[in-house]
Amino acid sequence: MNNKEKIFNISLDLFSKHGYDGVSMRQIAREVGIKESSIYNHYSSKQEILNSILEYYVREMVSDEIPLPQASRNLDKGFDFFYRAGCDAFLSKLRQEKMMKITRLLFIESYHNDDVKNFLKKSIIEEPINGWIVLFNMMKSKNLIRKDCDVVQLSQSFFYYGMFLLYEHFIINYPEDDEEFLEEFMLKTEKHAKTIFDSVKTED
Amino acid sequence: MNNKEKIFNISLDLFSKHGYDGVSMRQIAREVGIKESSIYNHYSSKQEILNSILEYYVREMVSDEIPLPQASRNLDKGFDFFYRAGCDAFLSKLRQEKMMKITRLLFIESYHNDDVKNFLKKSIIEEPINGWIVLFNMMKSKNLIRKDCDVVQLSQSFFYYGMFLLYEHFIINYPEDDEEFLEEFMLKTEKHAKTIFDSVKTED
DNA sequence: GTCTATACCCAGATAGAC
DNA sequence: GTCTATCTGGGTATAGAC
Repeated sequence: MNNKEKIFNISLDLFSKHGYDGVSMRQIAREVGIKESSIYNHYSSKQEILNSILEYYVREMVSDEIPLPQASRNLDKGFDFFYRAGCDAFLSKLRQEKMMKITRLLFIESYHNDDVKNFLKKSIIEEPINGWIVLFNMMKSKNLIRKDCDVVQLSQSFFYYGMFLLYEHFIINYPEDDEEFLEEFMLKTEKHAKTIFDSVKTED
Repeated sequence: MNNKEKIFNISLDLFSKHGYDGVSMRQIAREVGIKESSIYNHYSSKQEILNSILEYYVREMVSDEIPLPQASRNLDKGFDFFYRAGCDAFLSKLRQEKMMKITRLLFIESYHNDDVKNFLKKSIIEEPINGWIVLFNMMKSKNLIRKDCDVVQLSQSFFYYGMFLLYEHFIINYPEDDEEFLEEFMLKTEKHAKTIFDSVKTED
């Protein structure tokens, strides 16, 4: 691992622990084992280190989406199968150590960094919500859920629960075991999804 | 308004906008219209200003709970009435400008201030969740919901949705109109509550 | 209770030798 | 690419005059 990578990894580690403002260039330099001034050969500023971290997250997240036709086929195999497949795809991204650290960083920095805030808003909230709206509409057309139910509210009701579990883990319960959380996350959101699904499913 | 109150209010205003670390004693002094050193006649440190803000929040929040017998009577008048009464009690506390500002501050500071974190965990999450568990059990004994449903999961499924709405408003969508949000909050959580309720209610 | 003055520390960043 | 040395500016807090 060269020094640029070291700076990246150590910065990420410290930022995710203490927040961006809570970490100094001196601290980063000390842990990397070089002088502060040497950092500036690799990154032009502290902000640029953060930017490169966010870019990394975006790059990793765009991959691995489940395509819609696949989702449709999964749905035909039953709700349980469908849900687990979707959840697995999501968790496989999140499960990587760097991604967990960056996710915490997103929650920490979103209140005063507009780039982070907008990223969280669009890519972590709005886009998935829209994805779920599509999926609930699909369930409607397959006659799995009632025609009169509100898919937008349903998507939010489902999705926001999971979002707060993430916030709770990454902020309120930090630092607790990540792996254990991910197990629990899967179980809890599945139960929650069933609760939501039960309230609108058609009689069979 | 004396200078001590001015320091309190201006600190709260700035902290809730920029976070604790994002505000300096110089800034506070400037806005109050005195010198930094004069602040120390009223508060022994910056941290003590924050503490006094948190104490204020706790003092305001302990009042105004709906007592259990009242909740039980409300429930007999139908789910809608019951839910609105509870929601009104909660929103009447939150509606005050200072309380809104402190709520944002709680979300901002919880990641690196253990006092804030523990307060959020116990008083804002655990205690309300336990309250809802009691209420769902009450619904069970009144035969409004099925005997076999999981009241703990139900309470979480209901409550965490609202919590994320708060996070979304105070952090992600900040600064947007508070009054408008509170209206929307009431409508959305009511719809959500009905979704949850519908999935477990007894046939009538 | 407020002021001026200042102590002291730590931040991000740059210049220039090697 | 890394170093030493340094600049500049900001932070919290205190001493002592009025």
